[in-house]
Amino acid sequence: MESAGRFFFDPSACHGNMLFLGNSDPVFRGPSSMINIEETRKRRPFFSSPEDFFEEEYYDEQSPEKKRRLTPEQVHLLEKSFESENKLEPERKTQLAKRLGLQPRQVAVWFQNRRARWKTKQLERDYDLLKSSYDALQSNYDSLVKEKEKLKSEVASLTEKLHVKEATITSSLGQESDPLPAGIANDASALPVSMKVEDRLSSGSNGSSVVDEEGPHLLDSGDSYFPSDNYPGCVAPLDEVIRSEEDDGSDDGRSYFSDVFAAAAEPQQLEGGEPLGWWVWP
DNA sequence: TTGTGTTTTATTGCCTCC
DNA sequence: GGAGGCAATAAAACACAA
Repeated sequence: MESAGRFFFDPSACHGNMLFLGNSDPVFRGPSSMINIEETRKRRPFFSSPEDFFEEEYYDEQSPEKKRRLTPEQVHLLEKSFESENKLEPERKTQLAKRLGLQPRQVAVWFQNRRARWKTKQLERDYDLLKSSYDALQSNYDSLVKEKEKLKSEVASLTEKLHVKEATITSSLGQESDPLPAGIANDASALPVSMKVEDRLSSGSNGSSVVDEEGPHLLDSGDSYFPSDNYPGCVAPLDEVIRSEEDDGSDDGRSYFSDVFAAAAEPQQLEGGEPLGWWVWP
């Protein structure tokens, strides 16, 4: 390992660059107090003009124990070299050191520190990437939860309406079972049941006449209004109706539901295979 | 001017590979 | 076992606000 030995000031090195002596060793360490005010006053900003760094006087005046920053030119060349290859083979290290007027050890150290900085930056980039991905998923999840709540309340509202309607129809059917007064038995327009049935089964101007024709068949059960033969599923609770529509995919709203569920399935898969289950019908 | 935070240079010790 | 890489750390150099 190169670090086994400490580096001392090498006067032959270009611009008097030197390596700081081991700071853990009190024998070699130059106490900070040795840097007097005059030296501090002469200290230059990190990015002074490049020419300044090549003034012999500047380097000659530095105490040997001072840690020296590399010049912008040296850093630039090192950066370029790092860009092309972030690992340093011995030959390249020697060449760079000669070219920069640095100790090979300094070049190696610079690369090592540069790799560490690059790794830190890379971790930050990865973190940002993951975070934005997570935020997007979270937002998607939230909107799906809202959508689910909206649909739930819609279902509840429709179910209630259905129950009210069923109650009305049931009571109407109960009245119809009473003997009709003579004279109006053949008057179809006077039958409230027919009117209600038509109201119910025709959802618009294009009302069906089937119910009128098949009127008597509707009275097969006091529990269910719909003839189970011709309208399978209509007697089932609404949630079952919706489920059956999902199953056979015959509903017009299929694409809507499939979109919703396809979207809902995404976070499920992205949660490490753990089923979320929040979209499951109650 | 000074205190404080950040960046850069360098060392140390441990680990892996040949 | 030596060479080189990496993580942790020290400390100088630097930036900047109060």
